[in-house]
Amino acid sequence: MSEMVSVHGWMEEALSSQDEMNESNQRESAYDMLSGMSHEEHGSIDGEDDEEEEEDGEKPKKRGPKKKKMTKARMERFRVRRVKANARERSRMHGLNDALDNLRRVMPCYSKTQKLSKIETLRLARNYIWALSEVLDRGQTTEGKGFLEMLCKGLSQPTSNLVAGCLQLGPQTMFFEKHEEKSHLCESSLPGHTYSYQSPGLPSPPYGNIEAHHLHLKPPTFKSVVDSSMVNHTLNCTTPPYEGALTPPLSISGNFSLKQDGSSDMDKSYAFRSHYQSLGLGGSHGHGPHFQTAVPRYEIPIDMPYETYPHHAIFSE
DNA sequence: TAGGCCATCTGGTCCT
DNA sequence: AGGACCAGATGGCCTA
Repeated sequence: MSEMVSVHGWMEEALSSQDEMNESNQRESAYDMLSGMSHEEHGSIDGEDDEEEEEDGEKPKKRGPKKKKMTKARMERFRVRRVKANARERSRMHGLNDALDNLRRVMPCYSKTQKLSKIETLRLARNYIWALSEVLDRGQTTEGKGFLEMLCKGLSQPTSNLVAGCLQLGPQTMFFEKHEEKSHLCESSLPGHTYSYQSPGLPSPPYGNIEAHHLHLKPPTFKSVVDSSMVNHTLNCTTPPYEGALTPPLSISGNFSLKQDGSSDMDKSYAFRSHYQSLGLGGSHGHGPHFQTAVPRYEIPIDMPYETYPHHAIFSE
């Protein structure tokens, strides 16, 4: 990073000196930019035209708009503009990454040491919304493989294992159809459990397995709002909870709100269910308020290839 | 060493 | 003119 920042003086260096060629790569970009200029522009630079004046009496040899000569002053302005644009772009991307980080923190699993990639974060987020919508609309349980399969739809194998591990479903619910090829099964290592889940989707990036103590389980993330001590006691989560502003994880029709009084139903047997209920979202079995989403429902066959998802139809309408 | 992921630079396009 | 946004290019880092 610092090296890249130091490159911000690329043009200055490119224009003033040509030593320190160990940074030739970044430096090249400056020269590339110069090389991208018109011949006229290069010509004026080589000519050491110090004047702001853009007309020196030469007759244009071609038709069309005449290109301004690249005087030193123009070069300087160009450089300043480019440096500022780079800084803005960096800042913009940092903001984007911050937002992505916030998204990671409200995902069903969160690990500071085993961050989901950008693309996996977005996929999981989409699946998460989808799965929660199913819970609300159809009373589908958050327990069991159905919910997990929705979450893991199209995710890479390691990410699927990460999610499966985070859900802490018992092995009896985690071993899916026996006909699934063992060769495609991958294991995540949580103490006391070995989870295996075959993701139906994409190739597996080299994430590797994860340690349970590296995980920040999603349910504690929200429990921590109410009772963090219980979280540490019951789930032994060592990763500090998300301290930023909590965004209601689901607001499909805009009529959901986070409970303000901190009341909770922490005696529920399943963290996810209590998560919903503590948010006033109702449980998975029809308890609590019933919400009617304004989102049109689209069936997505569980075996539908990820690539063929009706992406625009699912959540964007 | 190849592949995945990422940060950054860059130029183009659109908008104000 | 300048900023926001975008996509392509590039190089670094990491892991299998």
